[in-house]
Amino acid sequence: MPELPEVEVVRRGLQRWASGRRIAAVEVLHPRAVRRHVAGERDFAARLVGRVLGPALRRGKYLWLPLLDEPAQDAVPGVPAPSAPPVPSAQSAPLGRGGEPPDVPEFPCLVAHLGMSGQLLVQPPEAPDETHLRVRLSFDDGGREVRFVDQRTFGGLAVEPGVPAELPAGARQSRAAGAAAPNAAAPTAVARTVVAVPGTAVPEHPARLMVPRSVAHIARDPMDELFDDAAFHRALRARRTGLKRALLDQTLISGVGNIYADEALWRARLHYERPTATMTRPLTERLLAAVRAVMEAALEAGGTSFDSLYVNVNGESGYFARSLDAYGRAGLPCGRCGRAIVRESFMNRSSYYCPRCQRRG
DNA sequence: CTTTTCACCTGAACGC
DNA sequence: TGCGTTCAGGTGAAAA
Repeated sequence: MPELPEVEVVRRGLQRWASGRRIAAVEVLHPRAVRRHVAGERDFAARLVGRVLGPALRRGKYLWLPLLDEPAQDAVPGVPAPSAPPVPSAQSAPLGRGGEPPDVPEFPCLVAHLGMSGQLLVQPPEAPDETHLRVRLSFDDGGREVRFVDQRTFGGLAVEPGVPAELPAGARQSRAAGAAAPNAAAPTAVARTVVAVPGTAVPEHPARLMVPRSVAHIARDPMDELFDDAAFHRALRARRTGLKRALLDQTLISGVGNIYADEALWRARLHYERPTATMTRPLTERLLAAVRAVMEAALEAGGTSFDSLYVNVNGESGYFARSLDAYGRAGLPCGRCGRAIVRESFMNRSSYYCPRCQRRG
């Protein structure tokens, strides 16, 4: 299943191949794939046709592309629509209430979640339909289509309004303290760039300050440069639960799934059921460093997945045989100490850990 | 409000 | 061989 690094690979592929193109037609082949678009599949298609896809953005495992330009029926006849909405000026933008994020233009967004088995493929129009093809986006340039393929249909697409992204208190405060103009040099949310791939970076765009409504409650992911380590630590301490439950809690930290949680805990030598209230700041930093190391290693390798269902945005198999240290290794020796890795049932899932290296503390 | 549980889905793997 | 059962996983609604 796609983990955060794979989703980032997909994001880069969309940035490279889909961003900036105008949608000409939308075909929904399976209504369940757009079930999160509450207004229905016809409305889903209507809100996309004629719009231009903006930058490809990501938080955790959610992907979205702001929709630029007005719908065709709203465009002024004879006047070509601008390629991007105007950026609001600091003078004309109404000031938000105290502590509110700076005013930013609103964009509807095409939101995607790959779920367990979703793929976003960029395919020539003449390519035969995939077995589990759910949604097809075609473009007015007649070029490659974007296809959403999903076997288990846990994932899906939707069009949703964007809402201003909440900024970490520190970022907001520091900006507000020294900034005369509220909109001046607003901090932007960008994925930490691990490997620079030309043409795939998140470009400067006002829509970068937005998140789709259904993503607003999701915490920033550990690869986000605005992820607040100190706030995460405080939230951990306030919880009355185990470490792995907290890692899987999307409101604390996003983008960490069952597999990478086990891998990160193994790296950090922490027990998955260690009470979060016993965490110290150095331990939290060790844990976050481990999460990031696991994700960065996967990203550098082009996205890892050992599930053949995963195919990257270009339609090529993006997975490689990454050697996992803990997950799926029940009975096999720990790479550090040689003790057999143990599997335990947990939250209707499996947890793998080394009983020698990973003590409860 | 916080924390836990369950449903969603389908194909691979397994058991009889 | 064939058929039934179990498992996997992220997410969010529902329950506790």
